[in-house]
Amino acid sequence: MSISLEIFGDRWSLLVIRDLMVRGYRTFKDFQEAGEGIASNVLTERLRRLEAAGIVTRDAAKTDRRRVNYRLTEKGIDLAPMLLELLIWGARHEETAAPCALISRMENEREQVLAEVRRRWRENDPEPFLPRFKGKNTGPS
Amino acid sequence: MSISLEIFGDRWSLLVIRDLMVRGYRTFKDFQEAGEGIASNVLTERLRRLEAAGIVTRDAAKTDRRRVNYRLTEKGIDLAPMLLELLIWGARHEETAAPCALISRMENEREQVLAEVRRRWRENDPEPFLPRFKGKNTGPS
DNA sequence: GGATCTTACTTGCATTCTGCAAGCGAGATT
DNA sequence: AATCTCGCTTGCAGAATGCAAGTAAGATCC
Repeated sequence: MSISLEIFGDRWSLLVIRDLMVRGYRTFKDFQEAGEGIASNVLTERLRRLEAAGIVTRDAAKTDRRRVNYRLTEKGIDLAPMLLELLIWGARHEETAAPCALISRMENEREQVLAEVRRRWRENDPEPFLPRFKGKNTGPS
Repeated sequence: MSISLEIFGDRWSLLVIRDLMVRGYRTFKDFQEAGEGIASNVLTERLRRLEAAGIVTRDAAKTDRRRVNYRLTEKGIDLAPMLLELLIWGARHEETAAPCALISRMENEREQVLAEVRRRWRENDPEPFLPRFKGKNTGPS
């Protein structure tokens, strides 16, 4: 566990992973504009670290070659159960902007939710799992 | 999720919570000697933060009043599923000292393991859930 | 095809956080 | 009474972070 925490035991890494997983974020700019305000140099460093740890991959987009697409590896998508539990915990114990219906679905249909997230990843489904909703800016999790 | 990460999104907090949960750690000294080497000032600050967030409580021991016993609140023990998933992930994707048998038990008997951890917490069972074993120093997670 | 815009970063710098060693006061032990 | 233990503080050097500005390569527009 301490090894894991050396990789993503900080304020930002898990947020980046979450955004890759359930929002449709792909590019540097997506993360930068995500609203929670990560500094660009820190974002660069985190993405490099996650890449070095084998959690994300980066490749240049075919259509626009200055654009870099980040994507979770299988090791990365395997963090889904953990993130789901973290989300459920946060929803139960802290104030969140997430709709209650969504939360209880997450709790009751844990396995289906995980299967769906994984399916979208596997099939490269570009549709974000989570819709944007209007709690301030950060979304549900 | 970003709220949660503000509380324990750092290198140490989750390790402290884990040690409270599955090793039998109670006191400042226990954590300090845990082998991963957290600095005492940082430990102080983390324990205060966790207390402020309602995840741990502190109370002076009756027998020795300079000793402070830290204990998880219900909010704290509710992190067990998340920590378990993190542990499973780490065991699957990183090198760990944890015995494979223990890991596969965690995966296959998820619910029982969680119930047992929670039972020990509720009944104040002092017996650590995890035995110490000899992989370097940090233990299984 | 040159000017302009976008994207993914770098760079510089001030502020904050962290790690380490030492110290300290209240309470326990001898 | 002297000493030891426990849970912290304190001081300080070095690392990490946040912020603003800059830059190079690639795309877009007229």
